[in-house]
This record gives sequence, C-alpha cells and structure tokens, in this order.
Amino acid sequence: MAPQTRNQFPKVVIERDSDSEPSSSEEEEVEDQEEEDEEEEEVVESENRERKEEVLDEKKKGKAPITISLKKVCKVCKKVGHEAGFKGATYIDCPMKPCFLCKMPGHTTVTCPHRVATEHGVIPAPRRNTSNPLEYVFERQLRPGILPIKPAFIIPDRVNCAVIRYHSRRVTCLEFHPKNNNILLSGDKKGQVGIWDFAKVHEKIVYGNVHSCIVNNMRFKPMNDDSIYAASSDGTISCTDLETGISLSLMNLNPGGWQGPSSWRMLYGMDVNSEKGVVLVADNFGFLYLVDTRSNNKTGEAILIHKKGSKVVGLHCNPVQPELVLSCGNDHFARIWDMRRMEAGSSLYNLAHKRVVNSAYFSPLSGSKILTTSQDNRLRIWDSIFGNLESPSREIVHSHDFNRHLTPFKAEWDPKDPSESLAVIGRYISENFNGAALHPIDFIDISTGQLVAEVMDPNITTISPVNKLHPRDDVLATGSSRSLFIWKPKEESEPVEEKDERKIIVCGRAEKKRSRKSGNRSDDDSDDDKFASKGSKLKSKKPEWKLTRCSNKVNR
DNA sequence: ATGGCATGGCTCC
DNA sequence: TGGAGCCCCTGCCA
Repeated sequence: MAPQTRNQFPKVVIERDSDSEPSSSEEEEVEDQEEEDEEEEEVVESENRERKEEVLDEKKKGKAPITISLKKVCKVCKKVGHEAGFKGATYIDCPMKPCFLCKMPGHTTVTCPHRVATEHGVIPAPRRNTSNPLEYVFERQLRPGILPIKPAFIIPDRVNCAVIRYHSRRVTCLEFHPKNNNILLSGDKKGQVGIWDFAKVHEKIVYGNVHSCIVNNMRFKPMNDDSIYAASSDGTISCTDLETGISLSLMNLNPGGWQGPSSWRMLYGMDVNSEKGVVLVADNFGFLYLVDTRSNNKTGEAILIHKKGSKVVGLHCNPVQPELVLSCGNDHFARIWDMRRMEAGSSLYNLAHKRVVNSAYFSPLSGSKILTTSQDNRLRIWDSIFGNLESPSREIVHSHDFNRHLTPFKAEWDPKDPSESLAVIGRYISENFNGAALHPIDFIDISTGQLVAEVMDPNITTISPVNKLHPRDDVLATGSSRSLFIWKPKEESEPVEEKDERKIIVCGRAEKKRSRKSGNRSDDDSDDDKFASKGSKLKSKKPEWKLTRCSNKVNR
C-alpha cells in the first residue's frame, strides 16, 4: 500500500540555522567525516574558540558583521557536522541512528512514512479466513453481534477539558466508576488512590495509605461498586472501601519485609473473574496468584505463566467467556489461558512480540479480538481469537516506546464502539503544533490503522500515557504526569445527529495564530482545579487559538 | 535558571 | 547468567 499523506496535518518545518551549510552538502559531509570524526571531536572545541576570537577581532576593527559557521556536535552520537535535538518545537533526529518511530534504518522520524500516515503498511480488515471449526462457530454466533459497518464518528470541533492535580507522583492507572458516571478513580506511583467527581470539578478524595508504592492496576469489586481492588509494587492486593478509605490487604507477597531487590515481589497485572469470584494477580517473577473474593484468601499455589523472573504486566479476563485469560509481560509474549486448567506451560496460545508487551486486552463486547501495545512501537491486532493466531492480523506503527520515567503506554478499547474498531492511546513523540511541541492522545481505527482523531491542548505540554474511555458517556480520562484531565465535547458545538450514531471526543487541530512563548506551561502551576472550555480559558491568557473541525477520516 | 535525579529495559561482556 | 553502563523528544525540584 502506497503511503498516504494526511494533507490536513501540520507541516513539519525543519528550521535550519541561517549560518549553516546547505542541507544537501551537510549529509554528504557527515558521510565523509565519519572516519575522521574521532580526531576532529577533540579539535572542535579549540577550533570554535579560535573562530569566535576571529569574529571579535573583526568587530573591534569596526568591519561589517559576518556570519560564521561553527562546527556542530551531535549530542546523541557525539559526532561532528550535525546536531540532534529541538529546533523550536520540532525535534531533529540524529541521522546516524535508525528511525526512532518504526526502528528501520535509512530515514529519520521526521520523514518516516508511518509518521506521515499511521495506516502506512497496514493491511486493512477483513482478516484472513481459516477453516477452523471454532471459527465457523464464531462466524455463526458471535460475528452477527459485531457491527460490520462502523458507525459514523461525529467529531465536535472543540472539547472542554477539566484539569485537576492531587497526586504527588505520576499517575499510573485510571478507572471509571461502573455506575456513577462522574466518578474517576486514579492510582499513582506513590501508592495513593484518588476519587474525583469531575462533574463537580473540585470534589476529590485522596486516600494516601492504600499502598506504599506504585498502584499498578485497579478493578471495581463486582456486585459492590463501593470497593476497589488494587495491585501494587509493594507486593500486596488491597480492597478499599471508597466511602471510608478503609483498606484491607488480601495478600502480601513480602511478609518478611525488604530483603533486597532479588526477593522483593511486586504485583502488576490484575483482573477479576466475577463468575468464579476470583481475583487474578501476577507478579514480577512470572507468577500468577488467585485470591478468593469471599474468603479474601489466596487459593492454590502460584502458577508460572511467563518466563521465570520476568514481569507479568497485564491480565485480562474475556468479557464473554471469563475463564479465558489473556496475560502479557516482559518476556515479549502475550498468552491466552484457560483458567480451568492453568499450570506452567499450559497456555492455549502464545502471541509473540518483538519487545516488552505493555498491555493486552480482549475486545470489550464480543471478546473475540485482541489488541496489544508493545515497546517496539507497534499496536498489534488479532481479529479473531478463534482464527489463526500465528501472526497478528495487523500491526500499526505508533510512537509509544519511551519507558523510563513514564507510565507505560497502553492502547485502550472504546467500550462503546459496537464495531470494536476504535482504540485510544497517548503519543510519545511530539509534533509541532503551531510552535508548541505537544504530545497528542490518538484515536486509532484499528481495522485500518488510520488516525481518526488526535486530542491535545496547547496548555498541556506533558506526555499522556494513561488514557481511558468512559463506558457510557463521550468522555475521555487522561493521566499525564501528576495531573488528571477529563475531555468532553463542548456542548454548544455538539452537532445534531441521529441517536444511534455515536460521537467521540476530539479536539480540532489549532490553526497557526500564536507564538511559542504563550504556549508553555500550565500543567497547573498552582494546585487549583480548573474547568474551562478551550475558548474561555485561553481567551483570558491571550492566545488566539482557532480550532478547526477535524474531518471524519474513517472509511465506511 | 539549570543541573541532578528517579528509574527500566536492553546490550555487551 | 548477571552486572555495568547506556539511553531518545521526561518532569520535577532544589
């Protein structure tokens, strides 16, 4: 498939110093110099000094100012002749390195075809057929439940954004209340759990003593929405009453306390099988534990489900057949299991990835698709768990590979999309939006690889790795560094549409109007909460953002 | 204003 | 097999 251009996307402008050599010769120069770089590196400093002195001399003599070209040293590869880093709001890659987005050599991120179009190289659905009998049953019984035609995505031209910051460390997980539409739960790296009523904006509760370090996953207790389970790197699972904040520890993997990093167990992946009344949780050594929700006790022995000593970061029970379990972890695999006979090596399928798998989820309605996020900068989709699972149905190159200092990116399904084709994921790489380097949150049509929409705010300059779509409303929740955001369509701009059509929240891309200077900061310097429409909030700050309506890019 | 640092996976030996 | 050192666009704080 030929690369397609997103015409309407902002052009990436590479600013070159006026005093630098023409670009054509620059690349060649780099090639030529490669061998002699070693020596030149040492010379460059003194050379620069000399040239500067020359300029000063010229100035003293009262001659007309001249422009000179100083040797550049790349901070990435330490070689001379080019520079990597931000030029304004655009990041220039080191040409000596392979593309950071798709990991292929021969080009840099700026010219990567996957950056130009997320659908580049993606083979769209329909998937391949197999003659597997299970797939036949699937086609007969489940397929009719999945809408073959995607609903129209009605895209408002603006969104309201509510901002709150009550976490003192970065946000690690989010969960919407199963019944109360305005309640968002958040966990952080410090072990705190927050409850935010985003309809009332200022109303929040923070429980500081739920865990002593990272809250990795939270799930509401089935049949009792006043309690949540949380798995933490402190090695415990907690069950916390949201009204009182009283927390009960269901399991502690480190009863002997800290004996050094080689023995300290941390809990990552977690899910609840409500039919069986079991909490499934997995640790950083590859083991799965089952906890009975009635007795609040561990049942059975730990089961090795991933490579021994590797972290199991995700667990998900199939929404239709809860005994089917999907796990993923640092051994580069996502694995499908039957809970009824789980033991080391008994996985039904092993889905290979090239790098660490950050998340793996069954599709939310039929449970028949799988979506994974891997640190090789690819989303992978398997269209049918009953079909051929040898290789994914599609791979979508998407920037989400940064792993240090950030909560891992996870692509999340839209639980409201009847066609099970919409996913949301934050973007690591920034783009130059009218002079501001912003990290958007992407809505991707996983059946085609197309970028349906991107959400960003000129005041939010941080990366947003944690995202969750509301199970019922057109609301997106985002965790970005220590802040939480709620994005909603702006009411007055909501188009009138047929009732069975659903909308997604999207922020139009801003037209160029404002300087970089006014675009910085705000991730909330005060601890005040804010709720503002883009229009009103930004008007007071004087930036003139003109928000354009995003076109509906979904193929129908 | 600016440097230090927390921190995790990967590669190399 | 395990420890040292490297790394790419971080974000916060002293």
